[in-house]
Amino acid sequence: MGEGDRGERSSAVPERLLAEATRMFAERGFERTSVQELVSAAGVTKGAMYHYFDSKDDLLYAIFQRLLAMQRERLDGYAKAPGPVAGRLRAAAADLVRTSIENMDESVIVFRSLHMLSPERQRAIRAERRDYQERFLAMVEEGRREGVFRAEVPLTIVATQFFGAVHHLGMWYRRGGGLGGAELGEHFAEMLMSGLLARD
Amino acid sequence: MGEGDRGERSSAVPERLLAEATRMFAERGFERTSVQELVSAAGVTKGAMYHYFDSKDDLLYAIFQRLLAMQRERLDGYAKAPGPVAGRLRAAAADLVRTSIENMDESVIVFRSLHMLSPERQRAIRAERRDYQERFLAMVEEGRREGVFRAEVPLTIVATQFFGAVHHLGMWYRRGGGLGGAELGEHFAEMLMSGLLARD
Amino acid sequence: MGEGDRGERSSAVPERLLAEATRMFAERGFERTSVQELVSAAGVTKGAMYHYFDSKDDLLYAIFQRLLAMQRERLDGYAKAPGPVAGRLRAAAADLVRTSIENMDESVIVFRSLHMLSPERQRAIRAERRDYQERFLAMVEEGRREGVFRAEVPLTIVATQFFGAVHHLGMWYRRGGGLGGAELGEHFAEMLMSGLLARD
Amino acid sequence: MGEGDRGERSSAVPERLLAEATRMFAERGFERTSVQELVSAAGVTKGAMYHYFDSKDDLLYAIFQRLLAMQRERLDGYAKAPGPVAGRLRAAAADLVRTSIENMDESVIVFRSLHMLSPERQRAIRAERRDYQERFLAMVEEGRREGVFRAEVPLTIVATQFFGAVHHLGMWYRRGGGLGGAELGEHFAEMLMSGLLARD
DNA sequence: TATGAATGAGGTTTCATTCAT
DNA sequence: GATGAATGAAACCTCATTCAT
Repeated sequence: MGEGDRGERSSAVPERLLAEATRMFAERGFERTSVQELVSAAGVTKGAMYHYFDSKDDLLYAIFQRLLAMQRERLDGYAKAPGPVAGRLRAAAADLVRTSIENMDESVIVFRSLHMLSPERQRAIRAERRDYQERFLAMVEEGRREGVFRAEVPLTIVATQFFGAVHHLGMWYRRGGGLGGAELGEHFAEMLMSGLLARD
Repeated sequence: MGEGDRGERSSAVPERLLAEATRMFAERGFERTSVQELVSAAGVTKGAMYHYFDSKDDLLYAIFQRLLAMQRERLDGYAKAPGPVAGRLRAAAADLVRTSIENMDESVIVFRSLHMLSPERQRAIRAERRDYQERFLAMVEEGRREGVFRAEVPLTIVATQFFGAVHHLGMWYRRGGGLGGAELGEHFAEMLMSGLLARD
Repeated sequence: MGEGDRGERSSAVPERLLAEATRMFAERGFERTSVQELVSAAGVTKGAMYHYFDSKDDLLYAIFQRLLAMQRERLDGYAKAPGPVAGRLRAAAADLVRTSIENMDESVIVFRSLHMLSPERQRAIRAERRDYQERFLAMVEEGRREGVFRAEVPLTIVATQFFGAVHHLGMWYRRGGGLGGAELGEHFAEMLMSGLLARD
Repeated sequence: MGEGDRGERSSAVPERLLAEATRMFAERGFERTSVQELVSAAGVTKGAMYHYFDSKDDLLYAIFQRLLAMQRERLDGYAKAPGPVAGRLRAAAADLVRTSIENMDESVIVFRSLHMLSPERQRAIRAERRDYQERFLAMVEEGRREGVFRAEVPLTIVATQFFGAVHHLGMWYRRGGGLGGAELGEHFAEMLMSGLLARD
C-alpha cells in the first residue's frame, strides 16, 4: 500500500460516486435512488460519500454542472473559432447532438430531475442553460447581420424547434439503433441550417 | 338535499383531488408532494382519497390517462374528418399545440414524471403515446401517397422535430407571455407543413 | 321478489358472513383478513355486516361460541346417556376427534386466534373450555370410582395428552389423506382407553 | 470506553429487541404489538431497529430460528451420543419438554404466530420442524430395529400424541404451579416410553 | 480519510367503524 | 334492512443525515 496506490484509490471515490449516481439517477430517477443503494453500488460507504459531497442534492448538482460546463466550453470553441459563421453554427449544432447522445444519462437527468434541486440551484442551472442558448442564438444573429441567414423567423421559434428536438432525444433514442450520434448530429444540423439559410 | 346536490358533492371529491394533484405535481413534482399536503389542499381526508384512488401512483396515472385520452380523441376527429389530408394534418398539429398549452400542467407532468409510475403503467402509457404518434404519422403517409407531401425526409425525423418542439413547450412557455396558444399552434403547424409540403 | 324470497335472502346474510369468516380466518388468520375483503367474499356490504354484528371481534366470538356450544352439547349427550361409563367416554372421545376434523376451520381458529378476542371474551371462552374438560374428566372420575379405570395417573396428565393430541390435529391433519375422521377418532379413543383401563 | 465496552453496547441492541419482542409477542400476540411499542419497551429507536432487522416479520423469524436451532442442536446431541437408544430417546423427550418450558414465550409464539410469517418463511419453518420430528422418529425406528420398541403402533400416532402434548403445554402450563419443567419432562418421557416399550 | 450505528421526522397506506340517506 | 362514502388514528417502513470513533 504505497502512497500512490492509496492516492489513486481515494481520488477514485468521488468519481465512482458520480459515475454510479449518473447511471442510477438516469435509470430509476433521483428520488427512487436511495443514498444507501448508491454507495453500495459504488462500493463505498455512506461516510465516505458525505466526506466528499454535502448532500444527495450536491451529487445531483455536480452532474448538472459537469454536463453544462462541458457543453458550454465546446460551444465557446465554435463561437470563437475563425471562419464563416454558418459553418461554425452547423458544427456546433452537430456537436451538441453528438455529445448529448454520448452523455445520454446526464442529458436525461437534466431534463427530468431539474425540479429536484433546491430552488436556488434550480435558478443557477436555468441561468446557465439560458446563457448557453443565448450564446448559440448570438451566432444566428451574427449570421443574420452578415446576411447569410434569413431574418423573418423569430429566434424563439428557431430555438424551440432545435433545442426541443435535442431535448426530445432522450425520449426515443436508443443506443445501437439505426443512427449513430455523429450521423444524427449531421441530420439535425442540416435541418437547422435549412430553416435558417436564405433560399437561392 | 335533492339528487343533483348529492351527485355534485360526491363526484366532487375525486375531481377536487385530481385538480389539486395536477396543480401540485406540476408545480413541485410528484415526489415532493406528500399525500398529506395534497389532501389538505383539496380539503378532503386521507381516508377519502384512498377510498377513490388505490394509491398516489393511481392518482398520477389518472392524470396521464385523462390527458392522453383527450388528445387521442381529438386526433381521431381530424383523422376521420372529410377533406384534403394536408388541411386536416395542419389542424391536428395546431390543435395539439393549443391543447398542450391549455393543459400545461398535465403536459409537464407527463414528460417529467412518467418514470415515477409503476413499470407496468409506464409501459401502458408509452404504448398509448406511441399509438398517438403512429396515427399522426399515418396522416403524413396518406399525404405522401397522394403526392402532396415530400417523401425524402424520414418519418422519424419529422416526428422528432415536431413532437420534440411540442414537448419542449413546458420548458419555456409562460402564460401571459407574447404568444397565445392558438397563435403558437398556427406557427408550429406552419413549420411542420413547410417541412412536409412539396416545393412548387 | 316475494316476501319469502326476500326473507330467505336476508336471513342468509349472517350465515354467509359466518361461513366466509370461518374460511378466511382459518386460511389467512384473523388479522390478515380485513372486513372489506370478508364482506366482499360473502357478497354483502359493510353496512349489512355491521347491522348483524357489532364488530369484527363479534364475528370471531360467534365462531368460537358456535363450535364450543356444539361440542358441549354432544359431550352432555354422552355424559347423560345410560350404560357403562367406559363405553360412553370412549364414544365421547371419538366424537370429539371426528367433529374437530369435520369443523377443522373452527378448530384451527380457536387455538390460533383466541388471543385476538377482547380480554373479557377470552376469559369467557377459556371458562367454557375449562368447563368442557371438567365434564370430560368427570367421566374419568366416575370410572375410577366404579373401579374400571386405574387411579395412579394424574388427571392433568391424561387431559394434557388427549386434548393436546386433539389440538395438534390442526397442525398436521389434511383432508383426503390416509385416515378419515371416524377412523382417527377410533384410534385416539383407543389410545385414551388403553391408558385409563386397568390392566388384566 | 474500551473495546469491550463498545462491543457490549452495540451487540446489546439486537439482543434487547429480540428479548423484548419475545416477551411482547407471547403476551399480547404479534399483531397486537406495534413496532412503536416494541422499540419503546426495548429503549431503542425505530431507526435502530430497522438498522438490524429488515422488518417486523424478520424479528419474528429470528425468534423462530433461535428456538428451533437450539432444539435441533440438543436433539442431535442425544441422537449421536453412545449408549442404548431407549435411554437416549427418553432423555431427548424429557429435554424437549424441559427446554420448551424454560422457553415458554418462544414456544407459544411458534405455535400461535407461525401463520403471520411470509409464506416463504412459513415453509422454511415448517420444513425445519418436520426435520426435527423425523430425526426424533428415526430414534424410534432405531429402537424398533433393535427390538426394544414395539412395532405395532404407527409412527404418526406416536408423534401426534407426544408432540401434541408438548405443543399443548403453552395452553395450560403456568410457572410456579405444581410441577417444574424437569419433573414434567420425566412424566412426559415416561408416558412416551410406556407406549413404545415392548411389554414383559 | 473513513466507518456504520443511530437518529427522528416524515412517508404511504390500511382499516375498523360511523352515519346520513 | 341496507348502503357506501367518509373518517381518523395508527400501522409499518424509509431515508438523508449525523457523529463518536
